[in-house]
Amino acid sequence: MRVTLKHIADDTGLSIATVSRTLNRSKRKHTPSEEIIYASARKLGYPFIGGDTVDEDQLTVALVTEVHEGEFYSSLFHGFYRASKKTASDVLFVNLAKHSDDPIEHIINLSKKYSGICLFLPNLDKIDYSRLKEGVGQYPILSLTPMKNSKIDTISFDSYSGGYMIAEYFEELGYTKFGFISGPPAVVDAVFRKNGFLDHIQESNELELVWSFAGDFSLSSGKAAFNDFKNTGLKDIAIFGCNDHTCFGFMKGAIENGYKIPDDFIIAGYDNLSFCKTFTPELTSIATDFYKLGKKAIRIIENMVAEGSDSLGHKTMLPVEIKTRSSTYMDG
Amino acid sequence: MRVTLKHIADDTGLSIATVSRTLNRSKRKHTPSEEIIYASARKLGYPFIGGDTVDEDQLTVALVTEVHEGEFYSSLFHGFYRASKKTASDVLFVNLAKHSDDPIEHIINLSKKYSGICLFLPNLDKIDYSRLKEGVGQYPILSLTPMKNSKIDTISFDSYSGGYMIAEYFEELGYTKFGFISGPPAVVDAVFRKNGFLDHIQESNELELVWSFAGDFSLSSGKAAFNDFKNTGLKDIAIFGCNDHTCFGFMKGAIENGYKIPDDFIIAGYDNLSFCKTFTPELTSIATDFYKLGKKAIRIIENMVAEGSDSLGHKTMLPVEIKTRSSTYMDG
DNA sequence: AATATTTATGTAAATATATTGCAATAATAA
DNA sequence: TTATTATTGCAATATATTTACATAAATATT
Repeated sequence: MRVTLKHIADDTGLSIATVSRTLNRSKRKHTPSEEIIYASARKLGYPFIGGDTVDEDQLTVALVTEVHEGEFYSSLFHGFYRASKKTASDVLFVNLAKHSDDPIEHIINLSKKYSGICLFLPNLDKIDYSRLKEGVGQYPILSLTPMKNSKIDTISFDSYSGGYMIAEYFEELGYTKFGFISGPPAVVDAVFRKNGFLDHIQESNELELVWSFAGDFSLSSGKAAFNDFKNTGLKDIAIFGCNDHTCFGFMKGAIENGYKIPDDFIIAGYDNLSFCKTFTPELTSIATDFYKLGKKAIRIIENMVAEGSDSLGHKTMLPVEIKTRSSTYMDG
Repeated sequence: MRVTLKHIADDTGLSIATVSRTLNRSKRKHTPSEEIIYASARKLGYPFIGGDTVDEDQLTVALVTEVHEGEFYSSLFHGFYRASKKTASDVLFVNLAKHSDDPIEHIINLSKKYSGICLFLPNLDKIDYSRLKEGVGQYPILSLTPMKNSKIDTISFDSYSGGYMIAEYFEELGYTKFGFISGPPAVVDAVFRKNGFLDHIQESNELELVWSFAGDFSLSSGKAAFNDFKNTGLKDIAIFGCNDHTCFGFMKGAIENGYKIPDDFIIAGYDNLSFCKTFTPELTSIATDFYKLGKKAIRIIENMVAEGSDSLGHKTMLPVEIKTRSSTYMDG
């Protein structure tokens, strides 16, 4: 049931007239009654009028995520934040916390409030996306996580090419024996990185995957990977770790065991975390540009709004870049 | 002026009755008219009724920040996110982006919507806080950045004790000659860390500050600090870098120059970034618990709401913890 | 193809909600 | 104490929303 002045009046014990006058005053007075009225209005969820004046042409895009730890989320938020400054649209960060009993329902409600929605929710499955699409109808919505056969448009980094690029780069450096540390198989992105890397190896007769290890994106799995690697006695191979953290763990283990990088092996990661430049040796990695992602995502939403067009499962892949550093250089 | 059904009717060319019926239907149909009406309602900012049903006892706390890059922000968000799961309150992350022409005005408007506000805006000055206090009146608002003589309550980490702790720890290890790399003087927190460290040195006759360098929290300023340090020819001293990044830069420079840590000097940082455990040697650092910060902040807001009490400049300091690692161990 | 049924919509009446003039009362100042 | 100002409730008015009813269009049925 909609909240009216009567509800607030009943709740506060004041008359409807007083509540009306209080809420409509342009300048607040902070009298006890006023404070009580405002508190009650907030509590009951009265739809405020004054609030922020809505600019007709100003779109508001909600970036919906579940916050976790790690540099990734600040990069994502910061990218969208910067992008919002360069576009006509405003970006709002929505956290899918408490409403987790039915996140889809919650997102559908959000669609009533915002001009468009960008989703970063890797845990949603195909059924969720279908329900969502069903629920929001013709509405500008975009997923930032790649999905096979998704009903809604997706925009993401070209992780496959990232993995492929690494293999090409290793080949250019003259390596033929490759090693690989995978990420969690449930993470679609990790699988793409892997496929890109392995596909390039298979395309060439000279190249060979001589070692691989099932990691989970963590520092410790990188260490575990090294212990496994050490036992093989392999040297002079080119290793691709599915993300930077894993590579750090691997390199840490290697250095503690007296290995020299890039002399004994070369290694490249994925994510281009700021620590890539901090670690010794500095880690070659695949860089993703979250500012570009944000800008592109916002532009797509803006176009959808302008054209009244629907999202229909289009996939946009943003190019990634390789940042070569001393973990793969044969410097003197 | 408040947005009514008439505005939407005029905008869409449909009748008020149709608009009313459409917006009140519990289940959406996604007919063309419906889509048009919803789009118009969003555009014009019609105060929705159905939306999310507000739970009377459920508070919504807004964490207001300006998003920047770096692990810090994800830690902050994640801490509050986890805390919200353990409390009755819901947390919402609000970004102070576009409205930067008058952020105070914007925050005042937010106070109409949310039960309480936590601010992390280190750039606000005393005048801003006064205006804010003036604007929101008796309202649960909390700053997460320490402020001298603030009109509103603050909750922050006990940075002074953090710096002090480091000095004590260095003393326990038997060091008497200390070095220090400062952070940006404008950052209040950095100054507290410094004061804590220096105060402990001054309290004792045996301890002496033999070297210091003006840094700016960045990796490169850490490297610059090392170059300065190298020229002094000092060895066997205990260095406190005002944040972890600076220490990483310093250590990186040192390792490249053939220094051994902790043999030639010991070093400790501040922030306990995840990379502290990744770097070799692992960096001793001061750990701050953002989950605790979030929980405490939410609890304070909840109490303010329950008691209808005002924030009056109370300061809450959360204890910090020292995490000792191999950058300060004299291991064999 | 003709007819019935459902659905979408507008008009206008009914209802609900919000605002405001006026008077009473409370708080404050002279 | 008295004058002035501010706050509040009542009731009248204005505005906004919903709904009964009628009509027309779309769809289904015969």
